[in-house]
Amino acid sequence: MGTTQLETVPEPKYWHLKTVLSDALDSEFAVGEILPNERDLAARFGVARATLRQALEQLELEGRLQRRRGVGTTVAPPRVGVDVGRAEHAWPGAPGDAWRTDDAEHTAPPVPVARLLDLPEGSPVHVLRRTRMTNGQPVAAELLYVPDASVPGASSAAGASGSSDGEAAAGASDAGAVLRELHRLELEGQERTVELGSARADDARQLDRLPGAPVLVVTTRYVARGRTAAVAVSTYRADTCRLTFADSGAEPVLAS
Amino acid sequence: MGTTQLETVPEPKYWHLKTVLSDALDSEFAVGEILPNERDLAARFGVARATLRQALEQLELEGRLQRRRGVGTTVAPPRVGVDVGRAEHAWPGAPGDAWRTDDAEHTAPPVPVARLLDLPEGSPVHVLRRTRMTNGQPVAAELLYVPDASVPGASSAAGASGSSDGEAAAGASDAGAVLRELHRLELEGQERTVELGSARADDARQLDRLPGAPVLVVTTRYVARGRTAAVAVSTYRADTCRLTFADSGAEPVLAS
DNA sequence: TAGTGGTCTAGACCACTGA
DNA sequence: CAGTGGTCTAGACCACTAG
Repeated sequence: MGTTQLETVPEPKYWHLKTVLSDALDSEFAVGEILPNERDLAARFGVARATLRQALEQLELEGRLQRRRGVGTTVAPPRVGVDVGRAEHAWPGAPGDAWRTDDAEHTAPPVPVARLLDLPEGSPVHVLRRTRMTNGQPVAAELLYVPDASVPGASSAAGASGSSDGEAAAGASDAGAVLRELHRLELEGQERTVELGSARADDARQLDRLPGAPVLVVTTRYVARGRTAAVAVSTYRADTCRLTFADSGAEPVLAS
Repeated sequence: MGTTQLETVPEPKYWHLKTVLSDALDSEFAVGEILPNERDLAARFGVARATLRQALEQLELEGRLQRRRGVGTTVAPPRVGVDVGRAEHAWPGAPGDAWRTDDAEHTAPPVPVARLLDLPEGSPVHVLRRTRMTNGQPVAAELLYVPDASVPGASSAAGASGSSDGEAAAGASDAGAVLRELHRLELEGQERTVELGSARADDARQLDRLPGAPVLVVTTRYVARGRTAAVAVSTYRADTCRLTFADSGAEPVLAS
């Protein structure tokens, strides 16, 4: 008797369904084309809608499908390659970077970030919210944490839950000051991690997705003067993005 | 009237549930501790099991929980940081790398890989299956594709679906020859991408997970003599892994 | 064998989109 | 407004693990 057993277990329906659909997408559908609705598809395959949805969810996770409430399910374009690991030690906000600053405040960062910055919990820092756009679509949301010590020239008055309106404008101008001050430091190195997460409510809004959508969380630690000068937590849409890390000595080919 | 509207929409039950559970995990549970079973938990929160499972799935996706069929749900340890972006241009299989070669064969790669290697579809290449272990647990499965042109000294006879048994042993020895030959080339650069995927059946077995489990797929292109000398497709368990990309000039801090 | 998580069903209602 | 995907229910059975 063979030892491998070669799948005595029955393949789950949703798994088989996913394979069938995946093949159909390759052969019979064009990018952007809309699929039949979930109730019809379920009936066509003779399964409950929940089972069909399990297959669709997997395909969406793999970036093959795009589903929008009230609209329908469409065939997704190939994932776009977004360059992480910016060219040769560049500060965020340096000319030519792909990010747009939305607003800024001066509050206490989450505990893990405070630890990375080597600050006691509760210490306020500059927090810049930024967005990365590609082809007119938002692909990433970022929170950039800059301790006061890294940007002594930037006033820390803005965003202190002021009395009147116009915080957005005040925050934006403050953001410019923070970035300018940051660029005066010499960037010695950076360290990155990538992990899977699910979008918080605010990030989801920013990324035009539902809360809980799968995201790739990139944490960057910027090092200057031997210390951690800033920390960025970037949240990329996992369904549409392929992160690329270019290395010197190789002109990019994988970048979409 | 406030313009922000501040969540008129009712928060979905599973989302609220996830928040409650997440807080409970932080405050009332220790790593490794087992939670009550799903039926009890659902009853305790007054929701259907499917709804509870939606919350648990999210928490598992975020690496907070670990669920095993027939056993139960336990509190997961923090994700382990695994170093990708091996120190300064090292070939796979170089002394000190964290991978173990399982077997090797000589077959045609999938179409996207063939394109990366600039080979016509169907051309056979050396395919090495490797596993990366951390703390005795498999964290990644890899398929390393090496075209014959990169390793002229390695015979391409092994794995040709030979007549008798013992392919594993023959494949393993062949793998050694392929890696040795590869190391004779001067590595000029490498390029990487990271994206979200779901585990294929074989990878899932290798990673001790169920098929479809979320994984981080790292594609590495090795460049030598101005051409793509090899391509590696590495599949990391997304629930347990945090990929770290160390950069020169910064001693690692994020690496767990 | 008892208990766990994994799969599946057939409904229902809701939130959102666009005509 | 009709039609879509998103949420939720209350069951059922199965595959797996461990005592």
